[in-house]
Amino acid sequence: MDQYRSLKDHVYDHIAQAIDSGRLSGGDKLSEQQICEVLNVSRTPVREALIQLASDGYLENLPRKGFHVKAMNEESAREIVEIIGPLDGRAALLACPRMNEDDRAQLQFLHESMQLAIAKGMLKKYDDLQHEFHDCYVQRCGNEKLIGYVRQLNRYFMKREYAHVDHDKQITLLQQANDEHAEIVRLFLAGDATGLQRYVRDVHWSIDNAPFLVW
Amino acid sequence: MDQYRSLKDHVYDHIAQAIDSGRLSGGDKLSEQQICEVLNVSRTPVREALIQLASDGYLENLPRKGFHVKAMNEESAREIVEIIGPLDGRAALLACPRMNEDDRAQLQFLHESMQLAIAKGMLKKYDDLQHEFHDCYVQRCGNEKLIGYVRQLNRYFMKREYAHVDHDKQITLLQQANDEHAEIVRLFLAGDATGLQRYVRDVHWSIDNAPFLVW
DNA sequence: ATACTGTATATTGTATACAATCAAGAGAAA
DNA sequence: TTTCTCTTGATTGTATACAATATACAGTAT
Repeated sequence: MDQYRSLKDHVYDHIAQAIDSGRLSGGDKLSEQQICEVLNVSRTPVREALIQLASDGYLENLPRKGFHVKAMNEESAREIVEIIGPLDGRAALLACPRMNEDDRAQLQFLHESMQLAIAKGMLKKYDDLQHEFHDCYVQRCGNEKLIGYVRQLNRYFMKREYAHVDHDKQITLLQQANDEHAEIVRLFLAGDATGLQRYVRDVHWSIDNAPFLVW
Repeated sequence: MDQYRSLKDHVYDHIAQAIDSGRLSGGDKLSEQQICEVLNVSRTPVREALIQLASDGYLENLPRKGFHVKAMNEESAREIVEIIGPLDGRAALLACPRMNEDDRAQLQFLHESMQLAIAKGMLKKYDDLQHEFHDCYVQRCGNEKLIGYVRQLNRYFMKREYAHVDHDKQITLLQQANDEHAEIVRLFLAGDATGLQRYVRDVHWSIDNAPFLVW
């Protein structure tokens, strides 16, 4: 019944979306005043939103120098890859016994859609589908905190650049990734929760062999 | 060089410490005005600190009803246990090749100190040492984001209650836990990073058999 | 031209003021 | 007594005002 959303929350959503959509990119400085003018609010809710965004990993706050969009670099990419495997694997383990028939059908559909996207060379489309694929089981893991962690870590993969990488090489990598998705689907259908956890954690998100990490 | 700390940061530390030390406990409401009076600052930095504390998992914010200390309950305890194993295990894996002789000696010392604490029935002391033990390798994992996650999750274990649980039973559980610590030390000394990860994740933080979870 | 210095402007951090909502209690009706 | 409504005070959410610091730039010296 309480549909109330504060101005702070509106500002938060506005900035978060601007970052997720790529309209703001790493290193960009956020002008408090400019946000005030665009959204027609005072600095108080704007600053409160910025502080929360910084705490949530969207921004970094240099004292007396303002807020900047957190930049993706070699190191933070490594940190994320080192963490996401265990978490995504655990999410799969927990989700496995909680999936219903529709969920499994959705997984299969997304896998085949990704195959189609690869065949057509639609890289961006593939990425979107991949996120849906992972979200599909993460959302079913029954652990809100885990969902939040995985979501936060995955944000970084939504802003990948393709331009500087050879197209054919990309296709090969995506095909390999989608072959792994096939195995993940198989394990979900078989209901093999522990095998699933191990595969997602140690193979799909392998630290050593991380085809996803092409920046 | 830039030692500047804003009032917001001071307020943050003050409240965080009050919660960590147990002076504030789950469900307690925080009065903005009272904090202002105690710390002699205006509401602006206080509110900014509260928002950040909420974003960091210390507090929850009911719209128009203020900030409350997040209460530990059955569900959030389960959520934490489901997450901490994979993360602590990964931290151990990453830390293993980065440990030096002093670190390993420190681990052994802490393990033996815990054994002493058990023998003397010093439960609180044991808990403190246990945190030092885990911190000892987590701090060496070389992944700031992971360190932050594990630290946040571990906070919840610092506020355990012992009163309502049989003392002998407690001792038995702690002895079992410390036997596991012995194995962890052994694996660190052997430099078996992958075995370490598996043991910490699947045995020490086992979901099914979680002796730590006595609230 | 380059480096330095001082001043003007812009931005951040904090305090205060105002508006909207909530909580508690007094008094009236059942 | 219980329940309802109304009012009053307290609390939260937002706007504005002020203070401290940082940035940009003009002018000067080297």
